[in-house]
Amino acid sequence: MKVEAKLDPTPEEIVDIFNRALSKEAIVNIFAHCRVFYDGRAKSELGPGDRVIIIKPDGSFLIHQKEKREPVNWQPPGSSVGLEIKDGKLFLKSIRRKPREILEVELLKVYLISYFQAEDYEELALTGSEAEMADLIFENPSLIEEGFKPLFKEKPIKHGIVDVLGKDKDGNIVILELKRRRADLHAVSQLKRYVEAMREEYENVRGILVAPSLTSGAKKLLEKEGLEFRKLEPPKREKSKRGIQKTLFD
Amino acid sequence: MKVEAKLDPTPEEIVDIFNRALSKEAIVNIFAHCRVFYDGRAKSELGPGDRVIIIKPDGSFLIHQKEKREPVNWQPPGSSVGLEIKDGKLFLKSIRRKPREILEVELLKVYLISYFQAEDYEELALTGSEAEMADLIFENPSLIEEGFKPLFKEKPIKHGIVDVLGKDKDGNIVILELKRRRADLHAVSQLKRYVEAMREEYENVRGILVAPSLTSGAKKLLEKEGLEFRKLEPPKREKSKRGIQKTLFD
DNA sequence: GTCTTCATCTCGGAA
DNA sequence: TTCCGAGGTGAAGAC
Repeated sequence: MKVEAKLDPTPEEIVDIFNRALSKEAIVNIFAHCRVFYDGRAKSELGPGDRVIIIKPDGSFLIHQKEKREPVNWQPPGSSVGLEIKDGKLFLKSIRRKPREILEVELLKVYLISYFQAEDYEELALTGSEAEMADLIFENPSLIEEGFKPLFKEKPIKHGIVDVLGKDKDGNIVILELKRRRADLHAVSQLKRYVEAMREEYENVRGILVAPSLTSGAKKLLEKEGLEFRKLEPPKREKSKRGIQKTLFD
Repeated sequence: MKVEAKLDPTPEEIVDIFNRALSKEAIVNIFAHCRVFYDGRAKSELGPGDRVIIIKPDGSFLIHQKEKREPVNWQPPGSSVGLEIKDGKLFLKSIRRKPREILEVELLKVYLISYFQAEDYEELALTGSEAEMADLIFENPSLIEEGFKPLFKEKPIKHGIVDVLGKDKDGNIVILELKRRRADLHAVSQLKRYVEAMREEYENVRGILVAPSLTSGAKKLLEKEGLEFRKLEPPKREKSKRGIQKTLFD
C-alpha cells in the first residue's frame, strides 16, 4: 500500500502503522496533541497543543504549529527516529549525531496517523538566482560599463570569495559583489572586505555592488567608502525541462 | 469535526473537504502526485512527482518532497489560497501581494486529503540564544575581562547596531559582537564595520568578537585587523513555564 | 511600510 | 571534515 491513514488510532495501531511506514521509506504524517522537548545547539520546550508532525525517510523531522512557514521544532536530514512507550505514554524520539541533538515528542493524543510512500524523481528548476546574474554579466559585460572585462567567477582571494573579478577599460581591477535582491549593509561590508584584501596586493582596485536596489544605510556606507553601485535585476530565464527540450527541436 | 480524512477522494470530495477545512480555519494536508509552478521574486517549475502539501489557516503554504528539511516550494503567511477546476483539472493556487508571488499546484492525483482544526495556545520557550549571551555578560562582565563595564545593548550607531557597547578599565570604548555559534568572516566584517564607525567619532575603540569559537579565516582576519576574541558559550537557562513557576515558589 | 540582524538557520560547493 | 556564502531565506524588533 502506497498510502495508509487511520483516524483515532490505538497505541498499538500507531506503533504498527509507524513501523510499516519506516520499512516502506514513506513520509509519516501525524495530527496530534503533543508536547515537545529539544536539546542540542540550543534547548527548548513547547507545552501541550495541536500540531502536525512530518517525518521523512531521510530523517528530517518537522513539527508545525498552525501558523508560520517555519516548523516550531525540527530535526535535519540524517537524524534517526524511533517510537517508544514509557510508562504507558507514547514518545517520538529523533536523535542527531554531530552535533548531538535530541528531539522528543510526547504524543498526548493522536487524531490521525498516515503515511505516503512518495515517488519523486523531479528536481526544482529555478531561475532568477545570483549565479544567473553572473552568467548574464559574462555574456554582456557592458551591463556593468563600457569596456568592462570579466575574468573570474567565484574567485577565492585572501579573505573570502569574490563573485566576479575583472578589469575596466583603464586596466583597473574591478570587484563585483552581486545581490539578487535589495543590497543591505552586510553586502557593502562584504564588498569592502574583498576590496581591502585586493588593495593589499594591487593598486587601483574598484568595488562595485551590483543589485536591483540598495537600502538607505547601504547607500550611505557605500558612498562613504568610495564604492560604486550598478542597478541590475536577476534575469528570469527559460529553465524548465520542457523549455530546454523545446529549444532542441526549434 | 476537528479532523477529517478521505483516501482517494473524488474531485467533488476534494472541493468539499477543502472548503470545509477553510471555513474551520483548519490545517489542510494533502498527499498528491502534482506539478508545481512558482513566479515571484524568482521563478520555478517542478515536474510531476509525489509530495506532501500543507496549507495553514494563516495562508502559509508548504510543498514537501520526501527529502530535506526545507519545502521545495512555498508561500509565506498572509497568502490567499484557492482551489480551482480548469479544463477538468484541479489546481491549488496561492497568491501573495507585496511582493506579488503566485504558486500554482496542478493536482494530477490526490491520494489523501485531510484537515486538522488545531488548537494551540503554547509558544516555544527557547534558551541558548545570542540575546541570552548579552544578558549573561551584563550580569557578569568579568566574563569579558576584569573591569569591563557594559553600557548599552543593541545600540544603534552610524552604520549598524552594536550588540554590546561598554568601556574597559582604562576607559576605552569596547564594542562586543556576539555569536551563539562559531564565528566566521561575516562576523569579523560586522565587528570591523562597527569599530570603524565608532573610531570616526571616538579614540581608543576596541572590538571584541565573543563566540564559542572562530573559523580559521575569521581568526586570520581578526588578527590582521587588530580585533580581539573572547571564548563564550551561549548559556542554556531554565526557561520553561514550569521552571519559571517553580522558582516563584522556591 | 523600511531597515537591520539573528537563526537549533538550511543548503550546496569547494578545498 | 571545515569553510564560505547564497537563499523566493523567514522572523523579530525598531523606527
